[in-house]
Amino acid sequence: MVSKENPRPGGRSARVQAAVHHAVREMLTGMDRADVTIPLIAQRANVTPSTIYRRWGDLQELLAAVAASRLQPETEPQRTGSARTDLQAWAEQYADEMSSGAGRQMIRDVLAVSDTANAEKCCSYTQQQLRLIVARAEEQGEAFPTLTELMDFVVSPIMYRILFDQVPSRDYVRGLISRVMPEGAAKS
Amino acid sequence: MVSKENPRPGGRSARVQAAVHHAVREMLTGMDRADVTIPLIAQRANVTPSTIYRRWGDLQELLAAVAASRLQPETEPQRTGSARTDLQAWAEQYADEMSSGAGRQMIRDVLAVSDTANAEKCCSYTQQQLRLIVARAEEQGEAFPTLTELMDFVVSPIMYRILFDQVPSRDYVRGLISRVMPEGAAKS
DNA sequence: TGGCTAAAAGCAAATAATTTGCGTTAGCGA
DNA sequence: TCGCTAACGCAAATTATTTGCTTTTAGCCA
Repeated sequence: MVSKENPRPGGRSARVQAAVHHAVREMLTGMDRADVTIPLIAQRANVTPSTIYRRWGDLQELLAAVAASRLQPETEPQRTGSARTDLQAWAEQYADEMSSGAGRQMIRDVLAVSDTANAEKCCSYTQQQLRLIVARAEEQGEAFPTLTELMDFVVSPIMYRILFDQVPSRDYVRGLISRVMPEGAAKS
Repeated sequence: MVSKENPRPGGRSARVQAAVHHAVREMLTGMDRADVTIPLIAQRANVTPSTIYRRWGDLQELLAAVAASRLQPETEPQRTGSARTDLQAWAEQYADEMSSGAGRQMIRDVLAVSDTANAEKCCSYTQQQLRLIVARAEEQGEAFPTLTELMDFVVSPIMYRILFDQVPSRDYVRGLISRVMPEGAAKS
């Protein structure tokens, strides 16, 4: 299956998408967000505005698509010796990236549109990363929370704070992890 | 202090705000969201579009303001006999309301704008409700989680799932509550 | 009470964004 | 190589947004 978001590579459609995404990323870093308009993006990407309108619908949906693709992790979680410390390092980085101005904005962009596909994509990216850490723990016979527990009690509180409240501190993230680790390992 | 969002009651400014909010609420329940435009809202509210543009900026900000005001709870959490069951009833209702199409949309509207004031308002509404339940538990000497624990391990996971994943089921919400209750009372 | 003032609303012209119909092109499969 | 179709370009028509200026209104003080 070749979806609109992942066109056959090399084709014209793919080139247009790449040019538009690239133009958006450039413009988001370097000018006031309110000045980013579809006609401007089109100009930078060397396409006509109507191409963008027909393909993405409106600015929000385009921004959501770009944000989702930027939220995809490029590397797997760093190895630090134990699954526990892997988790801690991963969570701290996750919180940092998502709390930054750019990160918050990308999340908001993803959530702003009514199409839930992009948001679900982000969620599954996170789960993929965590699954890797869980698998490492299993390999080494390390007692570890389940994926669901990690999503509910580490990822969710971090994300809630970023979206609705104050950005989470490093200590806060550590506290969440201590809370969710199996009893025997509850102390850092 | 009389802010733009809470003008002196009875004045012209307040009448305009009420008319516009009312028009928005009406239009959101009864027509396709994509057809809700500022010129149309202005017409229904009997004001000129420029009034809305000057006061709210754009459609997203207006929708965010309306959504935040609709997310304010009207009543305090129902009394069901114990703080534990109060919490359960409250959480189930919260999850239901927020998972509904209208609820999800209101949350998205609130999060879509870069001004975080509305999102923080929603968070504080939730905290106010939970504080009442925590206070009831204290009055009766019932062992109970702290407000922070409730926000982190009940509210956050529910909200994360609504925004990024599948809507939470009733059993899921009950599970969260069991997990967060003090050990002695962990069994329902 | 009766003006005075500043904030907010109305109006309309100018600008900018969005939609749409139609012709063109590039890439894919036969 | 030769269509065929999906996607793009172009431009006109529509619609939304901005803006300068005028008018109204509520609050305030003499």
